[in-house]
Amino acid sequence: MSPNDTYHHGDLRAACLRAARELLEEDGSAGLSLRAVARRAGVSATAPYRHYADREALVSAVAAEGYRELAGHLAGAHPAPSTPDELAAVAVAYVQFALKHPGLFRAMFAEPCDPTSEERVAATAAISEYVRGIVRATFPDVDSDTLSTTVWALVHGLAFLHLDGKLDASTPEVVTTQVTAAVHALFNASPAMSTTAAAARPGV
Amino acid sequence: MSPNDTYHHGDLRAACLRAARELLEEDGSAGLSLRAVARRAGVSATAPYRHYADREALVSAVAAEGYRELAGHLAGAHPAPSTPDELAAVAVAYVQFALKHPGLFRAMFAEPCDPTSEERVAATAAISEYVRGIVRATFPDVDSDTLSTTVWALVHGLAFLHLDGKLDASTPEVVTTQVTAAVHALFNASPAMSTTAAAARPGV
DNA sequence: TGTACATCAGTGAACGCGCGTTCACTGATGTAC
DNA sequence: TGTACATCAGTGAACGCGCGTTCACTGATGTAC
Repeated sequence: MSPNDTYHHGDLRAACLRAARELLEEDGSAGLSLRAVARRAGVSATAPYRHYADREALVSAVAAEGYRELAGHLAGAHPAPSTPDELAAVAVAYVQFALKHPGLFRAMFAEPCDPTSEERVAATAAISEYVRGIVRATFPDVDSDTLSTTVWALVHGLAFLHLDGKLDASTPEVVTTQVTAAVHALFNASPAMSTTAAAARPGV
Repeated sequence: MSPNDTYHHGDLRAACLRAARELLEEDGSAGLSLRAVARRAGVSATAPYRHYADREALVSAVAAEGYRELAGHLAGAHPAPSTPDELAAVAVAYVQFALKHPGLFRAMFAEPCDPTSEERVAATAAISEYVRGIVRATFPDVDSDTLSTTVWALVHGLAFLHLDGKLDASTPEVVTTQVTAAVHALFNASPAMSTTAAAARPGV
């Protein structure tokens, strides 16, 4: 692939990230070892140390990448949601992302943020702010702190319960239906009337 | 402790469970090894094999015990909730349990149920049914499938976001406040009026 | 354009470790007579 | 009550493994002149 395949790899940093994610999806967090990453990247066991201080640093980098991708995936579902239906579409995208990358998603949330990885902390804060922004846009008159916490928790819980086999995740369709129904249940409105729900209950 | 402390342990099975849970809380899932369990129980490395077929069997037993305790803890919060306020109290208990036993809680949900462990599968189903029953009692006229999924996901999501440091969990009080607020947001009613919410919106 | 040299990105041997699991074993317990 | 014996619940040595990390090293690259 690279001009010279022998000594210098070309972009080992990115290759490690890719290998780490593959391992995460194949064997879960336990399968993610620096040695396995090196093996998969076709490189000696110690080569990754040129790019990552230790295993923890690699895991943090993977998680941070996951956060960035999740943010992109959500934005892809709808660039600027401002109705309950649009918000529900973003919720579906969140759960879909978790189901598509279960190993990555677990790694992102499996532990409290490593406080020494500012890359990771920033990524978490960005997601949190993003959710808050959507909720504010959708329900401008509502206490957005409480409601955005509620929305995030609901969607996050749906993601994990599906991931862990606690809810039926056999087809993408059934997942979409469940997530949409749950989000609409939160807004206490049927899908048909949901776009007017915010206006109908301005003082909540 | 036991009559004779030397050869026969007395109740190594229970001691392994206890040791496993301690290790889980101290070092997380990675710290839970059969050898470490044996060490902590003061027994040779292979003694646990008399009681557990392998590591996976021990983990499943721990998870199943966790489910039973969680069920007990929820029932302790309110034996038969039938109002939004009572349901919120159970929700708070759920999150409290997660925060009090983070390692255990993660082990319970970290993977899909081992389908070969009927003890574990049954425990999961019991929790699921329990939530459904509460929701049915609280909102008799509502589509209980959707709403109970929504409630469980919301509470489960709150538990994990607190656990993972994504929401403020610095004091039990702030957690209680957040969880109560989120549950009431789901029922779209302020705490004061929540006990009448079900009756007020019978047709949802 | 050619050469000297610093720097960068790899190698590979080696360390010590803890792990799951097997095996043949042995000490303690309990039961039948 | 005493004894023979089956069974149960431990032991401890040993296996092979993969891990994270260190170290001194070397090949490739790029830059200054």
